[in-house]
Amino acid sequence: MGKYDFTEIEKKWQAYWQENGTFIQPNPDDVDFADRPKYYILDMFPYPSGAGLHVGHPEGYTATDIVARHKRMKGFNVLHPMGYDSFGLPAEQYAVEHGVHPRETTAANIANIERQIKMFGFSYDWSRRVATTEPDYYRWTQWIFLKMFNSWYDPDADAARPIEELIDKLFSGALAVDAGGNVVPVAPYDRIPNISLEGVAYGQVKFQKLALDQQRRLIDEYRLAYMAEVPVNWCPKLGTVLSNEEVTNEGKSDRGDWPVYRKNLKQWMLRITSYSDRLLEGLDELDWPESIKIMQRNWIGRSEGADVDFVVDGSTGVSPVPEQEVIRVYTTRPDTLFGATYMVLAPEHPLVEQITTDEQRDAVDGYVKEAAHKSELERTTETKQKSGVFTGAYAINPVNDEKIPIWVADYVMMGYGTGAIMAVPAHDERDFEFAKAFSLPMRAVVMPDMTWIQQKRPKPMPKPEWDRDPENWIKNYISKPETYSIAFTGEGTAVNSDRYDRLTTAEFKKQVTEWLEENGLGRAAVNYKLRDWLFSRQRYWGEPFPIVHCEKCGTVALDEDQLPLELPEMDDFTPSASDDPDAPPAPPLAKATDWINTTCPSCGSPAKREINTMPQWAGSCWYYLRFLDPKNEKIFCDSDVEKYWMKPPSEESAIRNPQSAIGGIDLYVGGAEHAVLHLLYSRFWHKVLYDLGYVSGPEPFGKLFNQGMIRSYAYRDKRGVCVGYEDVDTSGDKPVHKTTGEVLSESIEKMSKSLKNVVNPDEVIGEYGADTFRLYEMFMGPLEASKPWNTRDVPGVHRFLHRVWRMICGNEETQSLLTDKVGDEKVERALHKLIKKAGEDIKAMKFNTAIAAMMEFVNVVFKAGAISKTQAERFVPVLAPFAPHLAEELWQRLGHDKSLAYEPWPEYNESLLVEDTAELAVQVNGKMRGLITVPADAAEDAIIEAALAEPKVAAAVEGKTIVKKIVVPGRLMNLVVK
RNA sequence: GCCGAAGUGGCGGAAUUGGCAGACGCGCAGGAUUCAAAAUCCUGUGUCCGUUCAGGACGUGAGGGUUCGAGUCCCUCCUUCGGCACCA
Repeated sequence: MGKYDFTEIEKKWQAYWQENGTFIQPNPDDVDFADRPKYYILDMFPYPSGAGLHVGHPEGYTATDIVARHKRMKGFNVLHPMGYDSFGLPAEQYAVEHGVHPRETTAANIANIERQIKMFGFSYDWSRRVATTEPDYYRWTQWIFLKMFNSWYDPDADAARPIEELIDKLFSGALAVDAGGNVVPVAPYDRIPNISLEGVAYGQVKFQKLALDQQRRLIDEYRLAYMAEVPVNWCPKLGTVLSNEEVTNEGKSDRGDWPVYRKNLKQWMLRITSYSDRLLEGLDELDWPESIKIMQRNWIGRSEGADVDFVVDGSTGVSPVPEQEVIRVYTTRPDTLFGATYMVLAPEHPLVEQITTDEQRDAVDGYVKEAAHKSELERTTETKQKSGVFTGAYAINPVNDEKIPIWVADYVMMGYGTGAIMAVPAHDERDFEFAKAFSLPMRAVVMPDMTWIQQKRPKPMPKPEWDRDPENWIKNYISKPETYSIAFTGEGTAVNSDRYDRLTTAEFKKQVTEWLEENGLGRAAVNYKLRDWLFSRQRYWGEPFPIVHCEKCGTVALDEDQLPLELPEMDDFTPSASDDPDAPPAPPLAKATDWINTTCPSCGSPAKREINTMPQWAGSCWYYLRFLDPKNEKIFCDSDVEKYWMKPPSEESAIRNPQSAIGGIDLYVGGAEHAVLHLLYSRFWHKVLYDLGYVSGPEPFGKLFNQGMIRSYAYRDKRGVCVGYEDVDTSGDKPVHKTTGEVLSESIEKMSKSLKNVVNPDEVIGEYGADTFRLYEMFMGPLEASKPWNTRDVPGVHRFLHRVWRMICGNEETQSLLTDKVGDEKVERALHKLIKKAGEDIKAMKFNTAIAAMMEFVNVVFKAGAISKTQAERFVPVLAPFAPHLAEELWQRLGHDKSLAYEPWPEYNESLLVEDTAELAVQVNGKMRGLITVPADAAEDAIIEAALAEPKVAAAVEGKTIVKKIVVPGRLMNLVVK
């Protein structure tokens, strides 16, 4: 019958699937669509890098392929697509260095990576393939951007609405504009103190009274996509802004090691912060790993507290420009207001300039300038030593009218809260350190519990004889918290707080917040760590913004019918480099003069195109929607098609199928490296589309699964130099260098070129075949766990596939075990057990134990020496999701002329799984003393009798009284004796 | 520092609700087949004590606890990995 020729078999069936379109899944509006339950299963699509696939990619892809194939056999319409996230810096960098257009590099990389993916025989519907760099695709990325540009976040509706609604409301007078100097409508989420002090009722201006360009600017500030001057990591030498991830700890660029500066630049922003609460609350409904949810919650970083206004001393507090007179701070601990002994402004705070006294001006200016040249990372890395400068100005603490000094220090960030804090050194670690460094006073206002005092109190106390009486500990803490080595940051009862003394922290917070509100000095406030999304890059290889800047009309959107706005043809992709940190940014697109100069879609006068491009995340924010309807030229995705694949189930069907109550993608698999950014950005875009009525559910990914990282062994010699596998001999006790014989150190590390521990899937497939590769990666361990690749283990699963082959087909030396006779009963029983176990394990994504179960079954067959045809015909479909090529071949050799991809998953009979006898472990005082075999339905007395008949059990019980008998049916029994 | 995950043979890893620790595979040892090797097949394989057959003790990162019974639950600690990091 021939041997298991995996190379031939895999080639044959991959060609078959392709020719027959086996895995093409029709949409509801297609003629050959069959109405069945749906299952949308998605992989995080890859970036087509020049290095191709590494072994981590096929891990997730194999897992989803197993589930997809299983679901097809269970009668689902399965949507299982694949595509490419192909915009990005490496292709552009390559273009700069080699003069090859990024489009060509990308096309070549896609071709290579697709060849690799296809080697594995995944059951993707390739007719739905997309790449984010195709104009047909990014046309719709631009289209969604325009939707954001043309929307605002309506706090009343708590949803994104068309910008026309805001304009209507302004013109109708439902909303107005305050006279703070800025164009700010009456909206709850501003930080400008428009009700800050009594007697300052700023008159509101009717929108119509504003000048035309003021009206326009006001509207622009409320769009979901807006331009703002924000601090960025600016690298003049690279000519681009960098994300924090692209900046090293030394404040240099990751690429090229050039200096990076903090700089305010006008950039595109997306108003993701408006969705903070919804992004947070939505998490509760999702079937995601709890750890990922926690990471997103931390990233959003919601905290509750109060905004409190401090008046700058010497100012009246009444002014037409109030923010110059009042410092608003955010605190989560308004209960510590009486402990505020100084204030701190961030160096970038607009008030610094205003309040600094002449004596302090030089020092403050110098400090602010220095801080500007530090990167965010630098500032946060230097945690050891606090720095700061006194402004010379004072503020009045609203609760006790105390005059406290105002400092500038870079431990306060402009980006969080209000960029200003009240410092309570006794109860905040950072303030404590700062106060110690600059000898600022402290006041204890929260009384810690006695355990804390006992453990942390200074030893010896200022007067050693005090230490005898704990009363003195308390007195000492209340009067001298600075004698402690750390701050007490927990909750407790109030002291030194006037009328609030003895209140608990929680009660104090409540009461003081109410008091602040009544007196117009502050109010309850919520804060988030989440920032609006910096959405522009100074690069070529990204989606161009469909935006034109017109001198008359300002920022103007292209009409939808002008999309896609394609990238201009260029030869030189180098951004203008400079050594001068103040040189203005000049992105590559600045050189495409023909392309830049255009006419304004609104007024027709000459205008210029936006020359920034979108960041790499843009295309991946919505690709799962394009897969639904990839060829649609009218809309990004037909609404009926979207409903079929994504709509949350009705309540009734949610009960039947609780796994996807929230709707969206039924299973999304990928690495945990996207735990926050990609998954948060996508959820944000999806919610915008949901608000605007383009998608039917609030969340894109109903169920998420994170695969663990595959790492591998790395070898280093004594000097710490990495040694590649071809030079390592691992056959002995310790790994040694093949040529020098030197003993090498072994560690498990992330695969990387520099560690010389990268495993190439092409080689493994060449030697053992795709089915073996798939099986090995699934057999390594739990999908979610990180685990080391060990090529030495691969032959194990390969051997198993050979055994399966011999079992059904035999080979030159051995007969097949296939028989015409009625199947062996033990084999039959084992088969039913396998069908049950494999089905359950696939559902639970426990593929390693499913494979172990198949191995056990095959071992049973070999022991029995025979398998009937009907048994083989039920085993092969179980194998099929895991090793589809081999399974198809065996299926054909069993006499079938069609692919088994849509054969029903075999049934099992529960009654066959129940044994009539049970083997029970017998314990005496919890120690194993023997095994007995009893009828499955044996009574307790009979079991105990049988147990006592066991010599070893009898010996252990000998001469003692049985005080307790425990029988766990089908498992064990325990005799407690004395 | 904070948050999260995880520590089980020589290795990767199994182990419903607490119920026979080490399934399955690798490696290793012995044997069969072979002129020989590869491949394949069979047997054994947690550690220690015990002369064989027995048999016994110990054993899931460390220490304590709950329980008839703990890899699994609780407390304290250690180590590794992942994320965040002056977030007021």
